[in-house]
Amino acid sequence: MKLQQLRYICEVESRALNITAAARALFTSQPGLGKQIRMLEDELGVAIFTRNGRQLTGVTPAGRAIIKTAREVLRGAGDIKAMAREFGGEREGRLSVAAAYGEGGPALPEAVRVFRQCHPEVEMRVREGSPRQVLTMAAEGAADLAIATQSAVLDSSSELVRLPCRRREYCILALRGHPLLQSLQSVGRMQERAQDPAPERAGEQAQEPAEGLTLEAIAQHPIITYAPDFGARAQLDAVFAERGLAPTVAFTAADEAGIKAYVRLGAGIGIAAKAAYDPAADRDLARLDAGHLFAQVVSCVVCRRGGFLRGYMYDFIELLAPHLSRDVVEEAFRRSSKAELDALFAGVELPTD
Amino acid sequence: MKLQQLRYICEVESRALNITAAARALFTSQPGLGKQIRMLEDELGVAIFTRNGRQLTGVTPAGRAIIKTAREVLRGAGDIKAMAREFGGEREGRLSVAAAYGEGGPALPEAVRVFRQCHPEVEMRVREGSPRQVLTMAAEGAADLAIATQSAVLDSSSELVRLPCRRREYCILALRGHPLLQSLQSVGRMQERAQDPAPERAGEQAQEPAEGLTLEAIAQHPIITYAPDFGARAQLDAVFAERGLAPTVAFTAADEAGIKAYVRLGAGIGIAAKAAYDPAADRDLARLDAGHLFAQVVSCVVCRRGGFLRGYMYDFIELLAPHLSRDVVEEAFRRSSKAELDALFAGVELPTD
DNA sequence: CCCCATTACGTAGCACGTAACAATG
DNA sequence: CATTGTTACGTGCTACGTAATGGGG
Repeated sequence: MKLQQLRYICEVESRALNITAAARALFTSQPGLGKQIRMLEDELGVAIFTRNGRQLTGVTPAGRAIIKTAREVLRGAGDIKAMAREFGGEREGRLSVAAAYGEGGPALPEAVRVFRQCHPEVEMRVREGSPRQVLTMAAEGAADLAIATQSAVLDSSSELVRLPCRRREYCILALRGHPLLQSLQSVGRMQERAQDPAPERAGEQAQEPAEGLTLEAIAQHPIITYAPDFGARAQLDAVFAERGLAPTVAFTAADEAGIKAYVRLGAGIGIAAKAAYDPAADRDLARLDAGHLFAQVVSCVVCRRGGFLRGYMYDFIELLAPHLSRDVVEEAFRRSSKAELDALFAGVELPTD
Repeated sequence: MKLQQLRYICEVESRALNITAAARALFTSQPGLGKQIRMLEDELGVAIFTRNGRQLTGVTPAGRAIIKTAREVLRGAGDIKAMAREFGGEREGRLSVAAAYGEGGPALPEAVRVFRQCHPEVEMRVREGSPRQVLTMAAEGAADLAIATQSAVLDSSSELVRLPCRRREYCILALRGHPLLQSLQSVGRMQERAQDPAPERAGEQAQEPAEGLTLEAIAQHPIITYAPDFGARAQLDAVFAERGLAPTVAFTAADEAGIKAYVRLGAGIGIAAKAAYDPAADRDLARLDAGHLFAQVVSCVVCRRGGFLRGYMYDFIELLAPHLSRDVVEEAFRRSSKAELDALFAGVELPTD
């Protein structure tokens, strides 16, 4: 058994049992790859793939177990290489982040920006996907870190560690003059605030909760918010459902820019992360703080317990959330149970988007 | 990087940095082994071992991390081979059990006996060691299963799963006519029972607790019990210490036979597992049930979470403790936190030795 | 002076690539 | 007929064993 053979079977399984595609991805030849797979099966004395003639049609039960373990083995081999580079003082490396749709929020691009300045030698890669996909990528080593909501389900993966990272609050976005705004007294104050000379700080703090705002009032208007496979979306739906409300979701978008665009078309009111609102650029819109209506969503950095992290990976995590220093993250890895982990972060104030 | 290179560095580290010894153990030549190590270090670009001239003198920090991960990788590779054999329907295999001194009790030899009948093709191996050693062996894959007390400390090894296996109760062994016996009324009844025609059943059940027996009374006599590095011994000491007693431990032995031998010499009274007493063979001795004095010791089967177990390994565990069926063990692997695990075994009555 | 590790060197094996062939839709 | 996997074959690398050499305690 050789490490490359394991890599071959994993890649073939990843590529829908297409040997040709796997060979291309691994920069090698089909004959060699096919032969090595057969040799591995021969050595192990068990079929990994089922075949119909020459075509691969599926994975045997043995193959499933073997491929799963093979991924762990390859992950370990990768860790060893990473360790060598780290201890060897190399600055180069790769950082692969898998973020659930929209979960990164504004903090992710900002962290990437700063990171690329500090670590220009590190080849960065950010991939988005469904919560399930990104967690799988983290678990299998396809990504070094995942970013997902705290509520995202981990199937059978006690090997993943979730580090509470950022807190997100929601707001309502409406075109100025929208009927919803006129029913609230706080509108006048909002308009003054929107022209504050320090836009960033205004965007972060100047908005006071629109206390008169209710779920019922919101549900009377068509809603524009995130697409259904966003982690945040599920939570928003749940909040309405809990109150017996079934608002009309008129449009959905993949990010805040899309939501704002639909709001500007007059298609309805937007529900988006609080940070989506830029007082300078979004003067035509009004923002109503809805933090009191929608529970805070906590996004988490997720990585494999026991996986090796390069030094710059710790740096990146700390850029995302200052409280996640290297020491804190390493301590979190040591805590085995969820309860212990929760205790570690019990008193921590998360940065808010 | 090749799997064999990883095996080489692990073996060298295991053999006190002696390349020659490692080469012998791996049935290969020193030059080849030494060269492969240097080639691996060269490829990784980092020193794994420190050298003084040609002699290996230590392991670098990078080497420590690498060797640790290399062991995981090799373990995974071994799991793959085991999976292949299992799914291929092979009956042959190996079963390596590491038992803490004395921890197996009488159940372990009995389980081995039955197991060898059911699975004559499986090459069995039992090694004893200190609790710490056997847990390390289980964690590193040197043993498939470990048997240790529940209280044995696992250092940084959340990757080990402990399955409560058997309960052990203690008794006092004394030569008939010993002063300790004469101070208790129950002596007369005991002597009758000892001549029961069904020795096994008598040994299991016929003994009633000697209620007049106290720790103070025991501590007045020289004690013969297990050697200090036994898990059980520490617990016995603790019980006396708690009551402010410091009995004289006159002799220690590695097993029940040794303890009984010293008792027969009149060296003192023995403290041993209840099952040590064989009514047929030990007529010259009296057994006083001390279950009410010494807390029950629970022994556990320990294995690596996520490690692959051959079918016959499940069989062996079930022989040790009938309640640990394959389903129960697999369910236990799925439970990540200690609390969940405890819940699984909350209502289970453990078999008693 | 023994033990241990490295260097030198020859060989066998094997992983891989190219090219031709077979099967499947 | 295009796509995909297997067979055939040659080559270059390399892992390994044997033998000889160099340092330490």
